[in-house]
Amino acid sequence: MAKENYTQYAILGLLTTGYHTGYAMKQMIDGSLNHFWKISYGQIYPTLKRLVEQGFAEVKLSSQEGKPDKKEYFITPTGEETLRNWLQQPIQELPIEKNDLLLKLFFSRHQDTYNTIDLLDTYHSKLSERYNTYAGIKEMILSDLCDQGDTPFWIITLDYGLCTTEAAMDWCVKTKETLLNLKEE
Amino acid sequence: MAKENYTQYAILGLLTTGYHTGYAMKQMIDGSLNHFWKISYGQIYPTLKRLVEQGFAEVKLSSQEGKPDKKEYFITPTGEETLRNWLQQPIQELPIEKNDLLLKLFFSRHQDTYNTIDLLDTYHSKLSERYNTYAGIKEMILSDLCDQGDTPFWIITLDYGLCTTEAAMDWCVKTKETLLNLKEE
DNA sequence: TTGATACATATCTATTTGATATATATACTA
DNA sequence: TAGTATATATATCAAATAGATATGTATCAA
Repeated sequence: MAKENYTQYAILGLLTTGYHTGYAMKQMIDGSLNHFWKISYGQIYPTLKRLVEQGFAEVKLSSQEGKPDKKEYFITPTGEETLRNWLQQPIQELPIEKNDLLLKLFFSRHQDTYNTIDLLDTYHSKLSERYNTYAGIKEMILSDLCDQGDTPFWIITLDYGLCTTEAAMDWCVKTKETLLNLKEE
Repeated sequence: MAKENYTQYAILGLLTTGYHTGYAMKQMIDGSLNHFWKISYGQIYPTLKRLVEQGFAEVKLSSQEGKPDKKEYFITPTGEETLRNWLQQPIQELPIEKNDLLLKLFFSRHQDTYNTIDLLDTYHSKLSERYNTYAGIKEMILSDLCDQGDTPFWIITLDYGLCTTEAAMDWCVKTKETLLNLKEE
C-alpha cells in the first residue's frame, strides 16, 4: 500500500481558503502553516496541473496589468468531495520528527559536556523564538475582527505548536541540569 | 548552501556504537532511534559505500556459516574526527514536523465536529501507545546493568520523546473540549 | 541606474521514502 | 515431510520531497 499523497490535499484545502495561485499558496504555507507543513514549488505546480487533469480544480488565466499573468485555480464540487472524504479518514500513523539535535545528543559521549550544553542553549533560544512567532500569529488572528469559519481551527493548530514547543523548552532546562550533574560525578 | 547530509553522520555514529552491518543499523534505528530518526536501506548501503570511498570507514568481508555473508564496517580515525567535528557544529534550524492530523484540523471547518473529535481520539490513543513504548525502552535501558557511556545520552533523547508526547496528549484533551464548546455556541 | 523586493511560474538535481528482489538458514506447524 | 514464517543480509527501484535556481515583469528607494 503506497502512502497517501498528502500534498494534493494540502493544495485542495488551500483552494477552499482563498488562495488561488501557486505563489500565494507557497507564501501562505511558509508564513502560517510552517509549524506543521512545508512544501516546494516543485510540488505545488505539478500538483495543481494534476488536480485540473483529475477534475478536482479548474484554472482561469488572468492577465493583470503591471504584474505577470497568473493562473487562478478554483476547486470543483468533485474536488470538495475528495477533500471531505480525506478529512474523514482516520490518521494512520504518528509522524516521526527527524531531529538532528537529538541525533547529536545520542552520540554526545564523544564530545565535551560544555559543547553539548552549547547545543542545548542554541536549541532553547530557537525554540523560544518559535514560541514567540506562534504567539504573535495567534494574537494577530484573534485580534483580526473578520473572523472566518476557519479561525478556531487555525488557533487549535497554533496551540499544538505552542504547547509542544513549551514542553521542549522545559526539557532543555532539565537536560542541562542532568548533564551538569553527570559531569560532577 | 546545500543542506548538510545528516545520514552519513547517523551512520558514522552507529559505527561507534557497536553496529557494523547495514542490516544491524536498520534494526537499531527502527527499534530504538525511531522517536527522532528514520532511515531506509536505500540510504544506508550507498552511504556505507561512500564512507569507505572517503576513508571514513573500512570494510571487512566475513563469511559466516549458516548465514549469508556480511560486510562489517568499522570507523577510521578520520571518520571519528569527522563525526566529532559535526557534533560541535551548532544546530542551524529547528526541524519542522509534517503533521497530517494538524493538516486535517486546519481544514476541518468542512467537516462535522464529531468526526474531528474522532480524529483527535485516534491520535490520542496512538500518542499513548508511543508514550508507553518510550517508557518501556527507558525502563529496559535503566535496568540493564551493563551501562555503557552512551546510556545517559540515550535516556535524554527518550525523555524528550516522553515530555513532548505528554504535551501533545494534553493538547488533545483540551482541544476536544474546545471543539465541544464551539459546537454548543 | 543599480539593487532590493514583490509577484508569478517553472524546472532541475539530489535526497528520501517505501517497496520489492534476491539469497540462505532456522524453526514451527499442519 | 512439505509448507510457511521469520531472521539475517545486501541491493535496487520508482515516486515523492527538498532545496535551489532560472526566468520575467514591475515597483521603490538609495
